[in-house]
Amino acid sequence: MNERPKIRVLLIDNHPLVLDGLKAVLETFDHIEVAGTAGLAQTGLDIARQIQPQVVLMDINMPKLSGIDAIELFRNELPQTRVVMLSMHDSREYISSSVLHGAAGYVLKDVSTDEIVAAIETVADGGTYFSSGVFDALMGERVEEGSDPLTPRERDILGLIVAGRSNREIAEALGITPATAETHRKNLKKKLGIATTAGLIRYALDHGIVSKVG
Amino acid sequence: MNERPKIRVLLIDNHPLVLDGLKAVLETFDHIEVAGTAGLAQTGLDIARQIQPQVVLMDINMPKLSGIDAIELFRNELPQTRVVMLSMHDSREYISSSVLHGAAGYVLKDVSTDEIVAAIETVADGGTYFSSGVFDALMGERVEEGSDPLTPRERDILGLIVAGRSNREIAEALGITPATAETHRKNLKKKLGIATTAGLIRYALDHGIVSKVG
DNA sequence: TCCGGTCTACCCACTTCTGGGTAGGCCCCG
DNA sequence: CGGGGCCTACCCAGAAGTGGGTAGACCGGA
Repeated sequence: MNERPKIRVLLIDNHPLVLDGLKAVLETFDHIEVAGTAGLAQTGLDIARQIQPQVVLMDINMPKLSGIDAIELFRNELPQTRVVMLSMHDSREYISSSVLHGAAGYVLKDVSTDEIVAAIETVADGGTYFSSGVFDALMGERVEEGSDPLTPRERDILGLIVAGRSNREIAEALGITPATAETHRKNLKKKLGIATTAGLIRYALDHGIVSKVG
Repeated sequence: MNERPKIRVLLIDNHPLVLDGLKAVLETFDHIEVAGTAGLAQTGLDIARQIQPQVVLMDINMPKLSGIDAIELFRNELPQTRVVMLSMHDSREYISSSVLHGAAGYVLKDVSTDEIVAAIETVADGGTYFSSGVFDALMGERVEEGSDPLTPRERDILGLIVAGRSNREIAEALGITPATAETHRKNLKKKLGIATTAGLIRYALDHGIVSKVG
């Protein structure tokens, strides 16, 4: 196990507990080095510039800059670094978004530590790693639709929907008419294939489009 | 630090990652012994009967038996054992529910490891420990209302609301009339002080009343 | 230049939710 | 046996969302 150099890993998660825990667990493995940790995607990016990790383990649901959006930033600035997403949920859109944005792996948080180590090893070797259920979700996704990410405006609307605002309130907040807010809402539903407002909210919360504390 | 015997701790969390991480972190402290871990409240209870831990660190958001409901079971069966709740969120109802059900502490997951250790030490000594923000929430709560937890039926309704069902669909699913479903929905809102359906959904997701994978 | 995507805006009919009520039956606890 | 909580059910009027359109303006890429 120790014939090769350590894999340098950067951990990004907005829960210090998860961060400390992951760090403690991963450091029990000889071939893995936790080179840094960060609580926000943005600070993670800053740290990554300095420490040049081989692998970034990043939570997908974070306030401010979401993990999904951060993937591209990492790939642009640190093309050598491979990003593995950590997520509580196996939702289809979420997974395919990660893949489309360039994640090298996607691991559910409820898997064993061994699997996370396996994911780190695999992507460090240039491969990709996806939790079991994740792969199925991806396949199912690919055949049915092209997984269209939302437009910026649609994210605005979605955020306000989650906040419990009505079309009228959304319109006021964004300086548009209620009719337009309604159109955006309709487009969101059609695009995501979600029929209900409840579904939209769950989508948004699951996908880190809005922070729950908002 | 080592003049006193180790504090025996049982960890309960449905995320193996958190479990392993917490265990690894806590075991770096000489005076704490992680005597067992469990992924479900029910199995945690079974294990606790055998190992008789002094302190139980339990996640509040778990499938099947929620952490909140489990507090009472612990207190009934293992009165010597003190329960500290771990939670992602500082919501008022959640916190006061924990306290009312007999939790000896309430720690937010986004605190430092040191604070968790402090919580364990404090409750092991017979005290109570609450994260900073938690105390404020409790005080604010106490003056305004008695923090009524939901009735079983209301949880049913809330689960279906989160699933995106309309009042009519909820009625069909539960074998009641739409009018009754509507009444429950109204009572939920009134009881929780939440005006919008979106708010109800966020409450449900935050409080583990429904599992997000449902 | 034309096409496609985005953002804006409106029309319509229909359904659903909202927020006030009231109320009866049931069961448990004091 | 009374009170209170829970579950059930209904009334009403107004507000809001739904789902189907159409359409103009802008902008960037082929």
